[in-house]
Amino acid sequence: MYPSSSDDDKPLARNGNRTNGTAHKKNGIVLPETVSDSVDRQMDAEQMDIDVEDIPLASLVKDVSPAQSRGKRKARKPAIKAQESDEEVVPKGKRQKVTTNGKAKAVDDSDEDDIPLAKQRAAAPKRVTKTVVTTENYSTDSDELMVKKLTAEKHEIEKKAEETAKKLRAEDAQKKKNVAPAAAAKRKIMKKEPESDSDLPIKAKRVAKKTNGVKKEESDDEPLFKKPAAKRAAPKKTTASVKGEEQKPAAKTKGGKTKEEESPQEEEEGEDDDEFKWWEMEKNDGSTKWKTLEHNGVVFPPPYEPLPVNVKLKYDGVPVTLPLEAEEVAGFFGAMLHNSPVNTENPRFVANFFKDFQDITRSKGGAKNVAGKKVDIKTFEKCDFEDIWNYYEQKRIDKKNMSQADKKALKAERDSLEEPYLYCYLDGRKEKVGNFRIEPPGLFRGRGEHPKTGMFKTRVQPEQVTINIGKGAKIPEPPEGHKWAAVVHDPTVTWLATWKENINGNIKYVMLAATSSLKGMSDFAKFEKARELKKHIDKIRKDYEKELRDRLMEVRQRATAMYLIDRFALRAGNEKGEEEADTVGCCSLRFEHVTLELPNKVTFDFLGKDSIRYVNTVAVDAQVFKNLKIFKKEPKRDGDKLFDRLTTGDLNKHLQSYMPGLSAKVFRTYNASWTMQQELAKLDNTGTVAEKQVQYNAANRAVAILCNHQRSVTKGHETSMERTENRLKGMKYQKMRLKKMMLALEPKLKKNDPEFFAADPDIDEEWIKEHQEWLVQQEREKIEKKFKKENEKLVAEGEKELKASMLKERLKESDELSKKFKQENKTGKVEPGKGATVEKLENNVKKLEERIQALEVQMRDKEDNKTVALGTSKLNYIDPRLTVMFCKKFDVPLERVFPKTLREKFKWAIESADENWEF
DNA sequence: AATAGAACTTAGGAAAGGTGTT
DNA sequence: AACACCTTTCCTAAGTTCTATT
Repeated sequence: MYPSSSDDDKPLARNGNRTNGTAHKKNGIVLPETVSDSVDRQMDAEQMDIDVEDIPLASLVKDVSPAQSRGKRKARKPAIKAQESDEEVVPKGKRQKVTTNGKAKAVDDSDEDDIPLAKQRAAAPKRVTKTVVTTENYSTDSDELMVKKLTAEKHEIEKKAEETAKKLRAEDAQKKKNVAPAAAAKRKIMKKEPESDSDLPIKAKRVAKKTNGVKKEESDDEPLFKKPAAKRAAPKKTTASVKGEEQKPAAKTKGGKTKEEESPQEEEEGEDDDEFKWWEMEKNDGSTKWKTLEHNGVVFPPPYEPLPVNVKLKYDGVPVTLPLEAEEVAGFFGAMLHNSPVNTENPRFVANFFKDFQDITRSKGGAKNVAGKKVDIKTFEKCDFEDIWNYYEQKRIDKKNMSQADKKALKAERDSLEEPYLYCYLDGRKEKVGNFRIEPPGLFRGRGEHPKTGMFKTRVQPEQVTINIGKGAKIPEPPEGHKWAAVVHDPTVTWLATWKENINGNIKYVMLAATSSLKGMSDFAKFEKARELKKHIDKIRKDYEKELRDRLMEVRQRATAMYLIDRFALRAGNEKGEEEADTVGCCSLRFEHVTLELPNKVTFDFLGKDSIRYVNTVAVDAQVFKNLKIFKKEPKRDGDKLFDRLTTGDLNKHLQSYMPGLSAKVFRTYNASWTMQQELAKLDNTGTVAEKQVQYNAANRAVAILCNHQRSVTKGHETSMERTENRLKGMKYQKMRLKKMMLALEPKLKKNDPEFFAADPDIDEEWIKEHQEWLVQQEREKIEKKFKKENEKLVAEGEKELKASMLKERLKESDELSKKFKQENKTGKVEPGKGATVEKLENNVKKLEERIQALEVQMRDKEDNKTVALGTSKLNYIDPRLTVMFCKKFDVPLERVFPKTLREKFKWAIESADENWEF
């Protein structure tokens, strides 16, 4: 935007983009170009050679302590150091900031930062992986319960249903075929693609691009498509295609026609008719993503619905009327008031919201009281959103309480409205569109300490939306009275529509769904690339081991970063701007994020993507330890970059030299899938399906931990845990009673095996008493309920109710129980039931024992899993063919581990991997 | 060479949906 | 039939990477 040399603090970028004077170099202290021998030796001296063997990939040593007492995370970006004295140094606390409207103002950011930071520290420890050295795997999983519940019987039913459905579909398809053989024909054509237009896309691109990002619809200079495409009749379907599936626009039949050869034998049956098995075809070179593209555009959110006149914001106790635009913004805040404390209680969120709210209120005419007099809204503290909150909360409740039928009707209405947008036709194939809904306005929910969190995310107008569509295809109608920003025909990209969001200026896209062939292909390519890395990894590792000792600082830093990325699955770590949350990855690690402890322990503690904290203590290679020490040496301090001579670009460029397409993120995919394979390889085909599923999840968890995929503890976790704990104790209590019964029958048993009859330390007397009372109470309730039911029945049959005295009589039974317990407590003996034998009792004890153990494992598992998110790795990192392999090899139904959407997304994997597949 | 832009993948939380229980 | 609890899907923010521009 501006010359990189003299961009000190003054340039006030015309575009209103970030203008911070520090935008150029933020490395802070930069280490010398080479590592001198003396430095090397010095480090060696301080650190007598320790030889640490390779540590396992998914390092087992994990965080020891949160290390949160450490220095201020704040110092960040001391960027402008006194050293560069020729530069007009901006006083630290008073730097230029520019608001989105381009108005610059001095901001005292030391103040601004300090307050929230204190808070942050208090809030941060949320979800820290607390781990100790751990090598074991857990043998069970929280899913167990769920699993058990899915009885085999039910499964049968499910399966049958699915089969029938499939058959029906197939039949349906068959019919369709007969009616419209064109579809089938066209499908075949896809097989091979015109060779000769490989040069086309590039040209197309050039034409299409230019004019910074928004490509204008080319008039008729240079047709993008050489041939027929342009001529196709505009598809009629758009409005007509209410029952979507069937009608294929006539257009696409022509799409690739020209070739009439068919290979009839590849007609697949049994499968869904329209299956496009791209994974069985030759690879496309990827330079162009489609030849023809038809779709119906996007769905805009409904217009704002004003609040009822009696629902108002109160300012200083007085209800005020706001301009509609401002009311909407107030409504966003009010609606989340008690719902989303992470936001509404975050000072930064509040401040940003309030600023935008004030601005819009003022610019739209200001707030007025009932008398119509202007009210100046000055402070947030005087704003009372309760009424607004109540209004929206009530709405939510009402919605929830709607009758089943009404809910259904509502959904049907919505569905039919959206139906035209669900699918598009790409190269004539029907493909699912992903996010066709334009993002609604709201308050920006930036995560962590995002500087802009809480700002007003404005409504997107059609005038901001650019449509990408095949040339000749019918252009979707913009909403009445509006027009599109532009309509382009760019076959080199996959998006159907795009717009720019107002908060960060980020570009948003409407793209195809994960189940689409486009996404599937690139997903497939991603995993293939990771597998390709296998062939190079040895060399790469050998090289960086060597380069860890390189004299050139850049090389040494690069090697060290590669080590970290390879071993600990760190992200690349691009530079981030002043206006984004302060999070880091490998290359952007700073001084304060890494602490060293002799002989070779390294503790990472930083906020990564999504401001998720990464805490991990690991043992590293001696040379790595030494290097980190060098990178942290002397003038460096908090806020300085560790890898001051390395950028993600440098790193990726280097990686490219090993293998085309290799970049830092590939290591994450590679390591995740590799780890999964290793974990699965440990399993043998024993146990029930449920047990195997649990093992699978344990393997999955190992990967999730490697990747630091966390989740917040769910609301109910604590109570649910306590409840289970209680249940467990109850079982232990019953076990104890059983044992006492045994003794009652055969007192001398105790001598033979005193341990067996020893008291259980987990349940103390007090608890037992409480529990007994609870049991008695349960008994009472049961009796009462039964009584009530009987009465109801009697009344219904026109007979007389039972007397209350009858109930009393029955309740005596519970009194008996109470008495019995008391007796037991006193004597320490438990009367066995009739017919009990020592053997039977012992057997019961054993059974209970098993149940107890299962529950305990399950609990431990749940506890350990409470902060680990398995889904992310399953969805993005673990090659799905590993899962398919696992299921086939161990006879685990795939549905057990892949929910429907994953089965759809990974169809390519499901159909291409067998029980012997290897990553 | 640096930086901005563009396009796409990855991510956690919220909402929705399903299921067993009462 | 309402609930509580858990899983799945939706939403959109937040990364990475590659390309275009200055």
